[in-house]
Amino acid sequence: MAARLTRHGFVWRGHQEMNDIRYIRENPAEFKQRIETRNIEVDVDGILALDSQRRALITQVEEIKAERNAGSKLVGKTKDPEERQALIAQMAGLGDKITELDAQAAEAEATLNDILLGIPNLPDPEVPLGKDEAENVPGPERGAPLREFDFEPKPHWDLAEELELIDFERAVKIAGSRNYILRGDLARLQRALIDWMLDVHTQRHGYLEVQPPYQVFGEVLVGTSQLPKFADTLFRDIEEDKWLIPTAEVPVTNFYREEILDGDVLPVYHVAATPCFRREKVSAGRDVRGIKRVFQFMKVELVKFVKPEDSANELERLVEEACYIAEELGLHYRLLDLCTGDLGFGAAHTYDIEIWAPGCQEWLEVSSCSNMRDYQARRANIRYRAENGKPAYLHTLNGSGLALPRVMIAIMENYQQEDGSIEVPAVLVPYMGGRTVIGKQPPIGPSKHTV
RNA sequence: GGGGAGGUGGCCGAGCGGUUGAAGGCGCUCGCCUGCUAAGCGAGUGUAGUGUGUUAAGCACUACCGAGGGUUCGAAUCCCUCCCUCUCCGCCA
Repeated sequence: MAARLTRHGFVWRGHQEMNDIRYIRENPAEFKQRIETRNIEVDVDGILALDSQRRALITQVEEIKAERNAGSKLVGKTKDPEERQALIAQMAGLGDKITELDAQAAEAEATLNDILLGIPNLPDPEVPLGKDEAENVPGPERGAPLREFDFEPKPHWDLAEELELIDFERAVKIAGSRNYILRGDLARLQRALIDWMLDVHTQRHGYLEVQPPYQVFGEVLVGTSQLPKFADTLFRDIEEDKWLIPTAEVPVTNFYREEILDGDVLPVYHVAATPCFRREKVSAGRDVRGIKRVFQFMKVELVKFVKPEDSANELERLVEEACYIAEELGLHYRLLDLCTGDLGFGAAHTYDIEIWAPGCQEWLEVSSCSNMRDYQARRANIRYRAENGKPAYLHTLNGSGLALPRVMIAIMENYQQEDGSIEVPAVLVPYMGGRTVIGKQPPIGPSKHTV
């Protein structure tokens, strides 16, 4: 790939790799400039100093090891007992020195590693520059036209309460705030949505459906970069190193960690519907009403493993695959090209999909589609056999397709009718057993057994 | 959770303190040969790090035989801890 000048004013060499110490070592100024478009400070000089210290230690200890190996080998060949003893004595002192230098090298390595793990991915050159979400770049509005209401559209929490579709009180009673119980036809609507989305992505978009574990080792979260930095947003086991997944991206992306895949299996597409567990500590107090921001929700997630040269195109396709869902549901939505300052930690380029919700009067983020380039692949050590026969990091991408609660919010608010009921979007009718309207649910449950 | 067996290269499978990065076989790659997709012959065939080299090829060294510690001049080989797989028992959806 040819080098080119980017809008950021530095040369882009194709797939240079993030958190690759070699890249930092060889292009320190460029690295600093690129990473700081995220509106963060990185101590590049400190990193370089640590790196050269580490390498000096390695060189030093390896020389001694070579000496010892040669000497020990000689011991085995030496027949004369006296000569033998002399050699052993000669080698005996080296062990301590090696142990000491090894420890120092390991220490330097670990320190460097911690620093590198704490540095986010480099934004792609085409990502708009900006300091925070206010500078994200919205694309044209798409999908169904904005609906004109001849009555005042209600927010979903009012609709849900009136139709008894969500029981917030009892959910809070058993699980605390930011929990909810879906009831009756709304629970079924979620199930229908999941079914339909999975069908679309497997049948129309060529994904393989998977069901991953919902609890994983810490190192898995390091791989996708939720750890070490965002531990406080995750639920975890108090005795073991097991964490509940905040998104299916975590287990699914890590499927092939520590592996070298055959080049010809790529691209690999996986889709998974899973619950997502998030502590949402950072946003305490925000979005407290309704089911927009909750501790647990279902999400259909798309994950791709691709060759580096394909990831930019694959991101565009991924976005369209996610948009297709909003499109078919007849919703009004827009794309947001996230600016450098608002990019997620591991992402090089991200498009958000936002659906308009007329009840709460806001754009709801229902999907975040990201190209992680080789950032996660590097952290999780996911490689493929490149054309030249050598192992190379592949690129990973992920995006929601889509997140369930917010899609349900959008459906409830957009499909509400003046009598208070909710119309079922046409594509979901077959998945709802032919039902076209959602009305009031029984307050406790059906009063009679119907068998 | 308790008892027994075991975890070696892409796969199978030796090795059980020294010249083994690892026999042998299979697979794969390249070459030769054979008048056809079979057989045979020869060579090659892990990953990472450090140094050197033009951020190349190559070369040298270091590390890796489930993971992490230990013993030793020297460990795939001995010791300890943990993990995983198989299996018998218990428990359970």
